[in-house]
Amino acid sequence: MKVTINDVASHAGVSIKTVSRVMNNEPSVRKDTYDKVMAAITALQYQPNAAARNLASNRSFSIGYIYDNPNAYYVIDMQRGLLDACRKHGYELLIHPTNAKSPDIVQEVIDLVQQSRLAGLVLTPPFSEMPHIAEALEKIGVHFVRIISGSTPSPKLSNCVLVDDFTAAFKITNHLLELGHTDIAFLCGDEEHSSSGERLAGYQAALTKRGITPNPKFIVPGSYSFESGVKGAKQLMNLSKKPSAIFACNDEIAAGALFSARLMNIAIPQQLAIAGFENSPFSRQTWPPLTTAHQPNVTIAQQAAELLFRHAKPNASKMLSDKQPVFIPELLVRESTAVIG
Amino acid sequence: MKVTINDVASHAGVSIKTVSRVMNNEPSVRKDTYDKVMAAITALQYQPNAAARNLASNRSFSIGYIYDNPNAYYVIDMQRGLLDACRKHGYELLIHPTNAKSPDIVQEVIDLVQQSRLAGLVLTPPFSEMPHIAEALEKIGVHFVRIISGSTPSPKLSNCVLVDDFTAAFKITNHLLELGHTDIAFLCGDEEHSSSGERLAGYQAALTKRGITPNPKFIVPGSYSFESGVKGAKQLMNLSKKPSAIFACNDEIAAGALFSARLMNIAIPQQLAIAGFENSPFSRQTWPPLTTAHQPNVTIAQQAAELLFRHAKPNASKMLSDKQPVFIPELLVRESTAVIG
DNA sequence: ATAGAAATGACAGCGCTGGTCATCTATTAG
DNA sequence: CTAATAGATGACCAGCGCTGTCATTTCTAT
Repeated sequence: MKVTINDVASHAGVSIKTVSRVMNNEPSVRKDTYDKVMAAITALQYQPNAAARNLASNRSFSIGYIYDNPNAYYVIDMQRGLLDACRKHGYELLIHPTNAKSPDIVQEVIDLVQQSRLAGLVLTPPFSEMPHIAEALEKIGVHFVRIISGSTPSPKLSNCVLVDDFTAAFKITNHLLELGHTDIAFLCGDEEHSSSGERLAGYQAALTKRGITPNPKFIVPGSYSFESGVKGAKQLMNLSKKPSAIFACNDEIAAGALFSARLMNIAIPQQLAIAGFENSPFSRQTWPPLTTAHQPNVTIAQQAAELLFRHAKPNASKMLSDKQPVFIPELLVRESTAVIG
Repeated sequence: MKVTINDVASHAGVSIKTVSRVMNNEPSVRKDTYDKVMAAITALQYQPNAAARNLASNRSFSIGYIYDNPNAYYVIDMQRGLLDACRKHGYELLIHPTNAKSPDIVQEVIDLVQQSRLAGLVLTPPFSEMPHIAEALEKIGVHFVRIISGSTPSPKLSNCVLVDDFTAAFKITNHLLELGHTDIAFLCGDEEHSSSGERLAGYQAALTKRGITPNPKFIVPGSYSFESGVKGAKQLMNLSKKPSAIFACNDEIAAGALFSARLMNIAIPQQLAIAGFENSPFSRQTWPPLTTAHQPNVTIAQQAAELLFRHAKPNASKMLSDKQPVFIPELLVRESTAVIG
């Protein structure tokens, strides 16, 4: 029924201490001893008692994922990736959706870490971009990895996984330019999310490179929501000089813009091209389907967790392969964008 | 830094065992002793060490949520509700997305329970409807709660939270009938999900009650996916006798049907009414927004977890209020359905 | 005053790790 | 081929922070 480390030890013909050494990847275990122990572990289907390990070693085998993101698809993908990595390394994942704007969010995060005695934490926007969160976590000495918008690895960002929104936004804008559009508008996401700023910068850079000065009236502030897209598109299409294309900061905004266009009887893509960002499932389910940029969120999450484990594991290979992953979302052309008509 | 039960004991002037009694809601603690201990706990901000508790008591303070559902919104809502209840009761939630069709799914579930030493499990469709899963869980003596489709509580379903899909589907169909539709088609979800069957039954019952014999050609098998809706609607609109309304088994299918109608230049709701089910966020983001039925998933999940804790907690009030919750999704009328034109 | 119940405490031990040595086994230099 | 050295392993113990068991104390009702 219940297999303990003692059973493994006697089955393998070694001491319980040696089994412990194997379990914890300690050095000074000969190859064949290691194999013997592993065989016994497999044969008996030994599963170490996490509670006992935690208690004795005063470390823990669970990491936390803190998020506040209205995008369910994004969250689910992140969870998937984190879980994959956790299973591989024998860790557990504790999810913690919460409100980033809560006044005592820092305390809440600290409580979570201490209450659950987490080995580490993974942060996505907006948490990954809140300096006081990072400071607090550093102060209590907890490992954490941030997934943030950025293109250039640097030592300061050693615990970050970068997503190059700038370059991806540049590519999308370029795609619109190549279709012949010159009056391209941009619907921003939340200002707090640096991804919005990065995407805007990529958009502006692409225009500038083409010798087009970005028109301030074409840049509409907003948030990462359907409603924001509805409002933004309406505002744009009421301008005396209307854009011929809209680049929305994410698919949800783009879907809102599409909705708005429908209300105003504007044909997509004939009268107006619309592009999104993220490749969330419903970008395929709008009519017409959205041109967008695909972010490999599951893989991003996996890498983030791997990075965390590298930092957090005592006996693992610390130094090597500590290169920072940078992901560039890929352009995905669908029917919502077309040659200017 | 680290407050242990010893600190609380000496601060309160009682033995460590008494503190333990208070922590575990054991009887035989006098009121004033209890208060003293509670005061000490608060003063010192004591947080019990879960690992030590697990180890000593051989029980655990985490429950698992096993799911295989492509609907991210549903999953996120369920997680929310479960987490709410977990926080309230001091439990942790381990999520476990997996593939319900995997051949050794039963073993996988058992492994999960034993590996993580779970106190209990929450199952949603399709897992909640797989008899061999329930059997296996009963055999290893683990508590679990199922969220299933149904309308009548019964002792056999004592560990279930019921969602009355039948009645909700009846209401939606009735809504279409009241708008004057008589040729109403039904797009099914996956056969494995009993919700699909229940909704179909509700649809048929409503028709029958109105004296309409359900037309077999109007009942299209399918699955809970956008693509299925696309295909189903296409098939229906190619019939010589077309329906004037489509009731899709969920919003995603309905969105697919909408998409299909758009492709065929069919105006919604003027030429064809479409209704969905679930009230997922994108049912508001289609054009036109979908008439649907709202399922209070967060609350459902909370209730499920509460039910689980009632069963799993040793010293809690076991018998009382063991009534089974039944939820009836509410009709939500939006622009995708209208009087027959 | 005394039985009986209720409240409390003393103590062992959950399964594992970390530390300290002592012992044993390979490898290498001489 | 042996001695010296480093590496591998085991024996042993304490203890992580808590709970279960059972003995003891304190209360309550007669």
